[in-house]
Amino acid sequence: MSASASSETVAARCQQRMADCGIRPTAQRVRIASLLLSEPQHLSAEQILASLRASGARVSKATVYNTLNLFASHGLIRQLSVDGTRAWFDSNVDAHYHFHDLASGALIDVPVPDVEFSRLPPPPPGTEVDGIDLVIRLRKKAS
Amino acid sequence: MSASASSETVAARCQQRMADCGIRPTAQRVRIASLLLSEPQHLSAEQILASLRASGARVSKATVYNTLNLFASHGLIRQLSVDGTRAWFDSNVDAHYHFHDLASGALIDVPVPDVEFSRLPPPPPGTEVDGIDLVIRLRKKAS
DNA sequence: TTCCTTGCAAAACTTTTGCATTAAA
DNA sequence: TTTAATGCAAAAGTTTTGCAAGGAA
Repeated sequence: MSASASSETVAARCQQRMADCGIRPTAQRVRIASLLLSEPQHLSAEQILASLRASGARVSKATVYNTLNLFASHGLIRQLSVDGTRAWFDSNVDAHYHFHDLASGALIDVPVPDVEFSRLPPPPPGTEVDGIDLVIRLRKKAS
Repeated sequence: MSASASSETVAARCQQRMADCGIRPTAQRVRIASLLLSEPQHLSAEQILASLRASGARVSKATVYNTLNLFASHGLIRQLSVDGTRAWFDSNVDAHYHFHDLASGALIDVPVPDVEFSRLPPPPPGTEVDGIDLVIRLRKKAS
């Protein structure tokens, strides 16, 4: 029940997931994974770097970017392009969609069953659908 | 039927649309608008700058960016965040969606009637839907 | 004249890369 | 020991900004 026991569990799970992907579980990678994969969330590279350093970790910016790209290429995390200013890294790699609150910039997961398509266009000849990115932009209610 | 008559028509339409928005139609703005609004397309700032300079126009990079941001803020064009590496400016401001060909990077418009949602999640309390960004990623067909 | 726009260069920001050092197997 | 990962700094790419010069009303 203690925080350390809980984070040890998180770290252990992360190491297992890395091992399954053939990713060597170095100290920095485990810390980055433990931070990002502990719960469903969306973080930027800069947020991850700041958070790790605030908690006393010795990590470089290059390693954060290298690691996030490595994780994304192995399907451990998902990179999102929502606002164009920076990349967001999503710990939830299961298919899902997003609300994007324009006022706060917050991203909120939308589960697949909450969206249903009754019609979709056929992909152009020679191509097939790789995935669907759906972002529902939100503004403050006027009324 | 000549190219010059046609481009004069495009320029005139662009000036009219700018006037409707209260945007002063300077020479650079008309050229940028004529290039982008002549047909439905998706261009980057760099492509627009290169194209204008190739056709002999004297325009600076700052003016291209300033103008595109101005147009977007007045609803004359739409800014897209598809791949995170750069912004794409869409001459089509009517509601529509996109195919994104991962192999070529091409963006293809998908008309609204080609997509039908039979279920959508209710927006969180205090918010309302501002718009829906839908990108259907395409890969080369395996079979 | 007065205000707005432009161009240029520099700055700001995010992300990538080269290379020497360090850590892991 | 051998290979791969890290840190640092510099570079690269996109976009913004400060400011002097130019143009429109």
